[in-house]
Amino acid sequence: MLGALSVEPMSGYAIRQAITETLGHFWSESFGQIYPTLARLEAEGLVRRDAAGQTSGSTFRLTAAGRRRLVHLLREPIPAAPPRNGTLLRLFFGGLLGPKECTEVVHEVRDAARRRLDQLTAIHAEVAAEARDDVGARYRLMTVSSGLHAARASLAWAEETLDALREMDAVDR
Amino acid sequence: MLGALSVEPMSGYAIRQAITETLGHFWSESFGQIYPTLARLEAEGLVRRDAAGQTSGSTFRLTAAGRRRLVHLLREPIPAAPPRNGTLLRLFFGGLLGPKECTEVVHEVRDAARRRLDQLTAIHAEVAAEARDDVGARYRLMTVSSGLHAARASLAWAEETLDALREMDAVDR
DNA sequence: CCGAGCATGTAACACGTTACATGATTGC
DNA sequence: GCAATCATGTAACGTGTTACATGCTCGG
Repeated sequence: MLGALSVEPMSGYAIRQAITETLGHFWSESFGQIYPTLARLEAEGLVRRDAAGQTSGSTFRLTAAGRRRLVHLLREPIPAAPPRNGTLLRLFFGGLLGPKECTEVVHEVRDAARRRLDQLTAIHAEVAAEARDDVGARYRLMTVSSGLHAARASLAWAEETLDALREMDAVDR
Repeated sequence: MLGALSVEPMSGYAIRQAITETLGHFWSESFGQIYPTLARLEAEGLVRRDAAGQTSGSTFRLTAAGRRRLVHLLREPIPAAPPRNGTLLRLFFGGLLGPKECTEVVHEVRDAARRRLDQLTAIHAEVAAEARDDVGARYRLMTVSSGLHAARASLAWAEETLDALREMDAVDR
């Protein structure tokens, strides 16, 4: 949230939008998280609320202390969440389902990877164009590239695995 | 947990071990989760507890209903956790840190990817050998392969990104 | 006998989501 | 005027982790 506000001042609602739209590939926050946090950040003096005169809603902007805090937070590692990949868990016990049903599972992975690849390829082109003038865009480009690498890996794995499943199915009968 | 018990009957402690050791690359469970769940599964008649005579601890085994339930659970998709990649988040706002500090961050990603690649390569060889006789091992191999693809992608991205950061650092000065 | 590992369990806590409630604004 | 969207907030709920408490067992 501090990061979002470092780009430009905005409402809590807009922060949520910015996060889902721009960071959606690797981060997420819900309203139930955003508003209480915003209140806390205000109390800590890290953001300031411009209570709008007549229009509804308020605009939050980063204070100097907020910016310092953001930089400080970016310096230290963010603890990784424990791994949880439902697809792999299902596949691990695939012997209980058989090749047919596993094929469906991997099929969905492949399709999702393809969609993601298309999306990210488009975004990559956009951000790459921005990156010529805007230094910040070069860093954003790295995160897009990470998604691209991951999507390509996912796609390659899915295709390899579908081949293996086809072979197992052929031997079965 | 039902999956672990489908391989062979074991204690709650051993379930935890099996999960961290064997599924560690894509799944995790803590004791605080395991024991209450085990009690619930017992109440639902999905597992049976062989209260050992003199030795401490008990052995849990899957009942017929438990096996049916496992197959049923494997059939339906496991909801994906919302994405949270701390490294990418930090890099996205990399402009606030500069190329030097970002290099450290990506460096760690690269090293972690290399270690993982080595680990998984060894495991892959092992499981591939088992897969000749054991059909179940073929499914397990797929999950290892997924990890390999992901690790290679992570490594390739890290190296590409380190190059980009080197260039940005060179231009900076 | 003692330390390491096996084994079970609970309580407190943190985190995050979903759903709900409420109202303003804007474009058609 | 009405629907969609902007906007803020809270309460309930579920989930999962950490830390703690407790005791057994086995090898050296």
